[in-house]
Amino acid sequence: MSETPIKRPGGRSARVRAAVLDATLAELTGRGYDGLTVEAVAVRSGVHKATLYRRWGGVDGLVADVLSRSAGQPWQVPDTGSLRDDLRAITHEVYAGFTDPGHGVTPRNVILAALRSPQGRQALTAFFEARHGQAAAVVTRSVARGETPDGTDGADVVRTACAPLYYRLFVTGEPLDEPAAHRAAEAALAAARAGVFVPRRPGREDGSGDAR
Amino acid sequence: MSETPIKRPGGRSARVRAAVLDATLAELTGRGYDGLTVEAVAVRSGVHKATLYRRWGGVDGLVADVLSRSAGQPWQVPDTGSLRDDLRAITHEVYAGFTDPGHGVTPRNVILAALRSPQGRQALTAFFEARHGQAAAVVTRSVARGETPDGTDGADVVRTACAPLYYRLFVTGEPLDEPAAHRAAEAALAAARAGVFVPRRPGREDGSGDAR
DNA sequence: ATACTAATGCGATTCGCATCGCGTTAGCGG
DNA sequence: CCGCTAACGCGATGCGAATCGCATTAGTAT
Repeated sequence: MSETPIKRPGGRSARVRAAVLDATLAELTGRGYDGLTVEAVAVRSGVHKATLYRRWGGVDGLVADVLSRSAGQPWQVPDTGSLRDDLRAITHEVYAGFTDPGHGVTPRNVILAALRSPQGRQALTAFFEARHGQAAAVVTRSVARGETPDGTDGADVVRTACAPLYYRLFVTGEPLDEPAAHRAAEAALAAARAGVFVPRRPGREDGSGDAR
Repeated sequence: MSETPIKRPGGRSARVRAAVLDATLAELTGRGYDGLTVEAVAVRSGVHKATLYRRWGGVDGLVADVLSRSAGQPWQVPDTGSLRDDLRAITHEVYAGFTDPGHGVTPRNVILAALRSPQGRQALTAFFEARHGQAAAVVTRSVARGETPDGTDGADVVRTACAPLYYRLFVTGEPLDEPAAHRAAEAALAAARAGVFVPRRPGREDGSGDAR
């Protein structure tokens, strides 16, 4: 979609792309998301400026393509045997990915850069759609085990678990720590058990009754 | 903080600020968050370009100050008598604020513009801190009514209710509709009832037990 | 009222990113 | 092995944002 159809994928174009995207990531790591410049990427990658503008259109396209490449690489969905631990593993992974010094500030800067343009946000949408789709499996398995109400929307459970983390990280700017990540997983779990994510079911749709 | 200390608030500076911030909002409404330009704001507001650079430093400062002004204006926290309806009112208000044609795309563009710079995000943090602090009152009242476990962290309940909306709107780019907003409120409610937001309490911290 | 000075108005200049036309290289088909 | 052309390299140019020094206006104090 954001990918220009390459008619000669034979070696060079692929090499150029890899070099450029790696350089983009490196720049994003070093100078941050607002210091990202086409010229800097050109210098670092050894690819000429004009080529970058031709193939990617500008900084936005570079960031979007970085995300596309990330979305392509598959991802290991946790499978611990219980929904609670699966959700905790997911939120912990998100937490670690954005706070561990190992990864550095790179993932954060990639997202921040993507948020700056419609093109980047479109790539973000695709990225999260892929992730949510895969992660929903933890709910599917939980339903199969009888842990969770039938018909629970798996993607929605995952969304609810992850949303507070991204909300803190990218919207409110509040600090994100491990307890907060755990609480988010617990909240999604409690809501899933209560049947909040079962569509159409009148269920506990109403009533001020005690759910505890 | 982002506010240059004005030593002569007597009329003119205030008028200039109002005109500039209004013009910024108008530009944000019209050309969108990435078309926002200091020059355009200068022309529209009738204030000279150099003044804008001097007092606000650039586009980032303008957006930040718009948010500061918004954060200043107080806000009516719902008080329906039940936590469920209060939370629903809050999420519905967020939903409506970003999707109603009445408000237009302005609020969305303000947030998007603020996300683009550290300065803007700092203003966002302050904005949400104020909002969350006020909104936490709905939980305080609910605890007083005995509806919700003692010691529940009100701000965290509100965060959990709002997070999925902002997550969809600004991170994943998924569509936001009324059912989704209601589900977010229900999820936060279920989690609050389950005692997820009570710190320190061992409570239901463990166990695969039934919470329904 | 009248100095005083903070705040703004004004235009020129600088600076850096984006874009263009043309020459060169390298992957592809025969 | 040899043409063919897509893809890239290269430098020049255009364009708009950001910044500067100085002139002018308008609050403020006395």
